[in-house]
Amino acid sequence: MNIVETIKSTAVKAIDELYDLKLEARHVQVNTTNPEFEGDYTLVLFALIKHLKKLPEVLGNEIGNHLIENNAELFTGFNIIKGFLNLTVSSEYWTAFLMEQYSNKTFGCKPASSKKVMVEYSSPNTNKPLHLGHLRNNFLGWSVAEILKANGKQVFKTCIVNDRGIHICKSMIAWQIFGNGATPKSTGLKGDHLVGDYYVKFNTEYNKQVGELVAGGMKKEDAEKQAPIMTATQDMLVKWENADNEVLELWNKMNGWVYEGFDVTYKTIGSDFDKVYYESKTYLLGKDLVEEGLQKGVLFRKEDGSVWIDLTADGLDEKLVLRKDGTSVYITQDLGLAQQKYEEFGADSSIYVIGDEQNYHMKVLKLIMQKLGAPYASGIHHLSYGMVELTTGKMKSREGTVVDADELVEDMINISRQKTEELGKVNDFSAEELNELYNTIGIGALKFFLLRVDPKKRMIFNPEESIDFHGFTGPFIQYTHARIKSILRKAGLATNGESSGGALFSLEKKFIVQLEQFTYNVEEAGNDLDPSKIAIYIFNLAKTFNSFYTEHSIANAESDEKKTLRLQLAELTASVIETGMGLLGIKVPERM
RNA sequence: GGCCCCGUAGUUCAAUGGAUAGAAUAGAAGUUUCCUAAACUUUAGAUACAGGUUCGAUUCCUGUCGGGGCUACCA
Repeated sequence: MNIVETIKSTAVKAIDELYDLKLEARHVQVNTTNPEFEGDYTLVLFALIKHLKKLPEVLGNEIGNHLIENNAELFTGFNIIKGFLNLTVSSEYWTAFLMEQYSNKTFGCKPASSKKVMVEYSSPNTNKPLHLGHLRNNFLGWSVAEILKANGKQVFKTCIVNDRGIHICKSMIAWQIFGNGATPKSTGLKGDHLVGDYYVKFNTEYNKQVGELVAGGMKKEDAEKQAPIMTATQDMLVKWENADNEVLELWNKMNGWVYEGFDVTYKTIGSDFDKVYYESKTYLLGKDLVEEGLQKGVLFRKEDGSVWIDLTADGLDEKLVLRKDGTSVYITQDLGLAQQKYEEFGADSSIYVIGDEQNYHMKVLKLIMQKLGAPYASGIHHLSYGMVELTTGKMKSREGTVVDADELVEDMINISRQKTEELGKVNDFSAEELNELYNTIGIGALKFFLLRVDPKKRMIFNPEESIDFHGFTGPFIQYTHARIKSILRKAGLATNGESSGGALFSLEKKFIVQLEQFTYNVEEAGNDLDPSKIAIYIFNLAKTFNSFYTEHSIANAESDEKKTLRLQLAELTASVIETGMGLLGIKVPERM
């Protein structure tokens, strides 16, 4: 049991014994004590004051004294300020905690349970390369999966590739017209970039054609429909759906190039999946669910034959689920895919990592599933993250105003190389070791930057200023880890020896208390699906270590007991940093 | 028009309804014969506005102003 739970349960017991009042632990409020006051944890008394009609001072003294009398090994003091009962936890408790956990490499993680969670993330289109927004999605999805594993869940990672549709045909048409048979090999371009270039090319040509038609006197809406390159694209989509050999061949070829490119990117950024779904294989799913919905009276058919769901009672509109010609729309296949995923994996909950622009869509998806009575409906959870914006505004693939993922990653690695060379601390590394280090630092900086912010919030990316290697960054934490490892190499690992010689210094105490809190942070990050909780915690822990390091010597401590204690602190800190950063998908180097 | 989200130091981000609103960066001033200075210490600087709820509001409610998203027989 961790210290907060312990305090809550002893407080519940004390209140029962003193006032014959039965409370549940979750109704007792325990906070960390504000640093300006004496104490470690604080019992907030306001609710009790009201209920028992006692003065804060009286109530606080009664509870405080009772706690100390009955738990002398746990509490060594208390003070009352307003309605706050500040409790000091004994040094013995903290040194015992450290002794027990310092070499526990999985400290903070829970044992595996049978709860299954599915995490769907990444989900790229095969008409363009990945950009900064995809990176946020990929890092979030991967990290959330790891955090859930640390909370004892069984996790399946999936990805649905949008490999068909009008937007895919756009790249194909443009390549047919302008490509002259260009291939990744002939151009030296990465496959996804080559295809993406033709997607941009399509749009410039399309805009040009629309402009010409409008100049010729046509209305804009008509011009947008009649532009030759657009009608050619629509023809191609029809051919694709009719399994035209030539079109399928081109489609396979160009998608193949994209996948080769994606593989490289995914490998570099560390994304992986247990199962990949392709929209070309799932886009016809869901029609049987629509039929089922009609029979159950959840859905209704209009005179023209189209099928709808009425969500006005839920504050939304009527929503189309099947066209009048009987073909699927976007949400139809999502319904079908949800069903298929459940049949294949039987997950207790299913997390969709998708941008907040799809909040409405996901709300509708879940509502329809609930109305259909699907057993997995309540487990559908949209991890809605905010867009990454540039200082110049939104990124638009069509206009080519995106921060390309591959370029950004390469830039980050180059910066870390340059910085590392300037400092010259690892000149004895081999070429392979150096490359690995540059990758670790560069990608670590990028991942940390995108994960340190609450996923729900929009964030702004400024290429000149946003990424730094100082302060609240990945490299700062990696550096702290390398420093600790350096100490442990020189001073030897911690031992089980006597560590409780003398009182704890305030910084030592603060340090242990903070380490103990890793558990809550992993739990909270799992409950909230929020990696930023971990990022912030690990950063603060690293800061504490660096302050400690400046203030107190570890290898040359005042006594053997102190040295043992501090080596234990250092060892546990290093492993908490490694575990915590691992939950973010970030490696930590031994030296840097 | 309808629905949803967001306004916190110059900038980028924190704060289960709790104590004097925290960090980082940029600014100012310092620290290295001593375990890695990618570090540490000190300093200055913010809740858009107006009401309400209560022991207590950045947080909850209402309104105003400002920003964004969704509202396709596209995906």
